[in-house]
Amino acid sequence: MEGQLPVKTRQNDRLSNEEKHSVLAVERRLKVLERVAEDQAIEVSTLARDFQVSEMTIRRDLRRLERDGFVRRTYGGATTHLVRTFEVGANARTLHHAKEKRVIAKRAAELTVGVRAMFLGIGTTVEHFARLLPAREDLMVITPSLAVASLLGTRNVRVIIAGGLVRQDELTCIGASAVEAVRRYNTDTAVIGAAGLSARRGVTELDDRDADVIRGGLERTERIIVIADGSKFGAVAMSTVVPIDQVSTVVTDSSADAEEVLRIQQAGIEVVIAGTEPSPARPMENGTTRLTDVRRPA
Amino acid sequence: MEGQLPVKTRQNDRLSNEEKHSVLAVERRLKVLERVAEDQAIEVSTLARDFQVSEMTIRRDLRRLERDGFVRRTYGGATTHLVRTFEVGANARTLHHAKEKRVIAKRAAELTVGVRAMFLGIGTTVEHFARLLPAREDLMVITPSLAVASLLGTRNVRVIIAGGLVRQDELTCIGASAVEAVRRYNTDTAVIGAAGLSARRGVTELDDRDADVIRGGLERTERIIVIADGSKFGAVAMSTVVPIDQVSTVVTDSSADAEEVLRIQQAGIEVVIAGTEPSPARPMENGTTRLTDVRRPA
DNA sequence: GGCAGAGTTTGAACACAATCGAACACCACT
DNA sequence: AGTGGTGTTCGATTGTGTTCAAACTCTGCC
Repeated sequence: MEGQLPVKTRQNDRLSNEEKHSVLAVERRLKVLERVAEDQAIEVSTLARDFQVSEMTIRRDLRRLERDGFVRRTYGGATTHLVRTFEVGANARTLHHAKEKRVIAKRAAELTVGVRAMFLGIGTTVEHFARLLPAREDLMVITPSLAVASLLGTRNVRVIIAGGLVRQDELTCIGASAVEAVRRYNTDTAVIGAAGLSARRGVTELDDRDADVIRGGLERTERIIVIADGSKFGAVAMSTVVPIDQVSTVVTDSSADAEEVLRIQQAGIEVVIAGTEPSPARPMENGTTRLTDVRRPA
Repeated sequence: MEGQLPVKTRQNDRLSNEEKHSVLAVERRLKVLERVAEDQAIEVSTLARDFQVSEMTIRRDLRRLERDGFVRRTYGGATTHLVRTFEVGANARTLHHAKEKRVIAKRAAELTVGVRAMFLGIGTTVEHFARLLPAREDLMVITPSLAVASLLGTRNVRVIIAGGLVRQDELTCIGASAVEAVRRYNTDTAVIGAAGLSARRGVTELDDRDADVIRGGLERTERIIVIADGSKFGAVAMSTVVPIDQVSTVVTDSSADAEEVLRIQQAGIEVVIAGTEPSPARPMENGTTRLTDVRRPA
């Protein structure tokens, strides 16, 4: 589906530019999102004309973007609550593995109903989580991520942003004052992403300054939920945020490496494979998360 | 970019060039609400004429808005108890006077070349300024605005965001910790916007919590530059940020009320009228036009 | 003050246009 | 054969304009 990487096919680039838009579907969706974010509201007919595709195609694009939480569909067009300032780069990354991340985020959201005070980490997976978080007046969120804060700030959620130096590419708060800020709050649950997740090295991040802040946010929380797609399993990044045994629950998808999952479970950590559990609506064959389900068909 | 909406009027645009309206029903309803909020009371016939739709459509719009509790219906029109600031969101306002704001922001950017440490306020005008600010490694910016921080954070600028509670509509940091954070830094120049700007009441903001933070940011700065389009001149919002005599320079456009400009100048404040041409509509007082001549690096 | 009539506003009902999603067929590429 | 993307057709849904009778406001008159 939309899981593909930004494809590198170059054959259409020569006619790029403002005039002719790329024929690549992924790129068009990105540009559609860009347009919606720019204008805040735009018509299907306009997009169809500008991108030289049928309106049905635009509708399908918008449907996907809406499903992933990027835009809101309106009759005849679409709007978005996204802050305009988040540039395409961030969006492109967010669309990466969007399907898996959305599934994971949704499952994690189910695990946090009723939580009143929450720490949210950084990264696109957490952003997906923030998008799916139902707006609740009585929910309080503390985060070092500008993206997460923006996403939740436009909804009916009380958001506290850490403050401090803003890291350039990721737009996260780092530095001593950020660490100090996140340590001030007591939270029921922390939901964090991870660059790497392994039984040996625990939750790891690429940037040690980010790791410092996240570690601070975990200091006074009761429960740590790690959300990470399967590609993170077994990976180890430079900075350890927390060892695995401090984690309460890991939510991932079925692409996670089964052996690593097993090791984590043997450490006493609950591992939830999103997508395998039947949704309450349709009764599939019962059965809890089973390790055998994890294995990918060879 | 944000200069204009994609207008798609079926019939030819005989519409006012001032306000272009989207065809999207949702957008129109939003703008209707905005209009009602602006002028506390408005007639159905006026709205129908301005939006180029039948009165029946306006009635249906108002009926919906009333059902949702936004407006009260009156015979022949509608009223609202909503205060004007609240809110219709930054979304609708961003495009407002975009052209003027860009011109102002550009001129203000010229005034800040060489500045090393800067405090940036909130609002769409400041966001425009941030967009035009040339990326410099040695520039440090502190701001309570998530939008400004996002804009600059993706560029090569060191950004510090205030931190604290995030205000819902504007995405600005407010509260004690935000005030405390911005007060920690010494800056060469502060560039702030204003909801109102007058010789009598100085720089005023709509939200007192925002005003508190901005005031904190101005505490340790050497120079205060206020950027505000002409519509803000003579206006007074609820909370005073600083009295006029603490302001160093005001940058505005030619639509600013000449008398108010004169009064501000008489208080000893430099007023810069962005845009190369002096106001053709009315010959101003002799002393005022000279100030438009600000040295530009040639 | 009360009242009648003129002019305006309103909402229901109907007709028309735009938009929507589902289903199917076609194409390109594996 | 399979997969994903796209365009087209078509019935259903939604939005809009018009008509018209009822309701309302205003004003002049008693």
